[in-house]
Amino acid sequence: MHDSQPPDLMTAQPALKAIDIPQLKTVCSSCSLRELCLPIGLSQSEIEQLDQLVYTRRRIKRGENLYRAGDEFASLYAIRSGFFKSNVLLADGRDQVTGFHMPGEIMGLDGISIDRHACNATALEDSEVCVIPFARLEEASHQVRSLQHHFHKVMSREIVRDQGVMMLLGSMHAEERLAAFLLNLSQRFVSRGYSPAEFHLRMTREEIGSFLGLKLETVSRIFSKFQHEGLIGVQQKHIRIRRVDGLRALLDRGD
Amino acid sequence: MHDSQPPDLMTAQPALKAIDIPQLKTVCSSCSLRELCLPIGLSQSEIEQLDQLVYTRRRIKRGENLYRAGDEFASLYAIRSGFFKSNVLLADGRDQVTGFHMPGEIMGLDGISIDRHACNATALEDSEVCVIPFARLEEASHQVRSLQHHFHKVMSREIVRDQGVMMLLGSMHAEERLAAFLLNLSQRFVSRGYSPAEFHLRMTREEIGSFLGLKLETVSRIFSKFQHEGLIGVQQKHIRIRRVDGLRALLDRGD
DNA sequence: ACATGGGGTTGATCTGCGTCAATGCGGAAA
DNA sequence: TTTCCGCATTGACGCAGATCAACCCCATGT
Repeated sequence: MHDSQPPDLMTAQPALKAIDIPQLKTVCSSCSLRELCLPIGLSQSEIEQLDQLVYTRRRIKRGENLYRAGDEFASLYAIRSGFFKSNVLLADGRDQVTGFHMPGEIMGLDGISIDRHACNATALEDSEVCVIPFARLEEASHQVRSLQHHFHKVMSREIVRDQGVMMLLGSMHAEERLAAFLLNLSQRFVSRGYSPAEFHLRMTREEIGSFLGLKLETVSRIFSKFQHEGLIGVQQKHIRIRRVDGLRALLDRGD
Repeated sequence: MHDSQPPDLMTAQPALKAIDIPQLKTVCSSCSLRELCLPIGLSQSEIEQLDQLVYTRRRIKRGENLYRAGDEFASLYAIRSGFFKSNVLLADGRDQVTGFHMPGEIMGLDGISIDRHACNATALEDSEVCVIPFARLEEASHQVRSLQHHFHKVMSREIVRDQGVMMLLGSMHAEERLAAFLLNLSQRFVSRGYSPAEFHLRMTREEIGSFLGLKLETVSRIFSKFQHEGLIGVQQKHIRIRRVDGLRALLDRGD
């Protein structure tokens, strides 16, 4: 009915707490995502400072919300596994998707502004996040200059990313938007060690459309068109990119 | 005729430079914009810390760039007077406007990400900015916790603002976009002490259109339509909002 | 195996906005 | 003042993408 908090693994099982094997702890220093996530660019000892503050994880089931618009803001979240969308409920009841997020990415930055989240974060598949209490992060970045600097970069990167989406929505045609979307996904999968050419979409056509400012029928039609042209292979949510250059060519020739 | 900036008392008169009366220096603590700008929410003594680092101003003539995409990033800029647009040059030569900026707002946050600016900042009228060397800002916010926290809020606010634009571009029709645009401008003018109902647009129809993902003819037509409906008065760049509620009503009823 | 339902595809038609083109206006310079 | 030029307005027409509608596919539960 409501999104009940799954019991926290670290703190809910006192039986485990004596064992404390390093690899099993939620620590950044041993996390395979450390090159993508908050720790990027930090030294080993600095990452160990992060370990101090990222002490909780949270599991979110597919369809449930990590947070909702209006919720009090207390923490940032680093995605450890799974897939999320950011979305807001519009006046007319539709929900507008404002972003998709994958492992290693930080969610919740919008909440800092007024201490309340500005959008929902909904899991598109069963997911797990690292909870980063924001007050502690500020404390830590007060101690560690490079962490402060890096955190600024993370926020700035988010601003640049959003401006990229604004450009996409403001100046591109449907086909270009979808090409840009696929290339962007591909690139993000690559830097996570997955295939650049083959992946599963975690979101529906409607969610893609909402994000790109298109209707689901248009998204579907363009997928089919790309397929006929040999640019991609589509089978439901499974995508195979056949000609990256073909997709990129769509972007270069303005309109 | 046009909104001429009152000549700046502080820096324009070299005869004064030896005197160095505190009130005449470029200091945040005596700046009329301090309630809108970086100093917001800081105590008097904390603001005085800011005075240390904001020691330069820069004048930008109408049409000139404060910075360009690709320029090395070194400083943030607080607008002291004037009006700017952010814009990027697209592959096809058009330039896409990604934002408009007025006094008290901070520009350049996009540059932190990769130490280069991601867009141009072009003055739409003769303008003046306070230069905030970023390294010094980080240094200062390392010292002053509340400054650090506030700076995070400034960045987060920018993220929220961008997401608002994404929603506008992703889900609104032309009339709704323009209504939202006018209401947004009006609100920002109000908080700067100007009339909410009457203002001069500093940008052309084409720039508005670029920002809103519309063509200039569409912008023009909708201005005319709004005028016929009695919602606003338009005379070239002069706008008078006659029925705020009428404009707001356009937004509430989804589509 | 079968039924069910949510997502996806595809076609026909409609329309909001883009495009192209002509005209008007007002501020800057001579 | 007159000329000029960039910007704005307005109209006629076309098209990309929305809308409406039918059908299909596949995953899920019984």
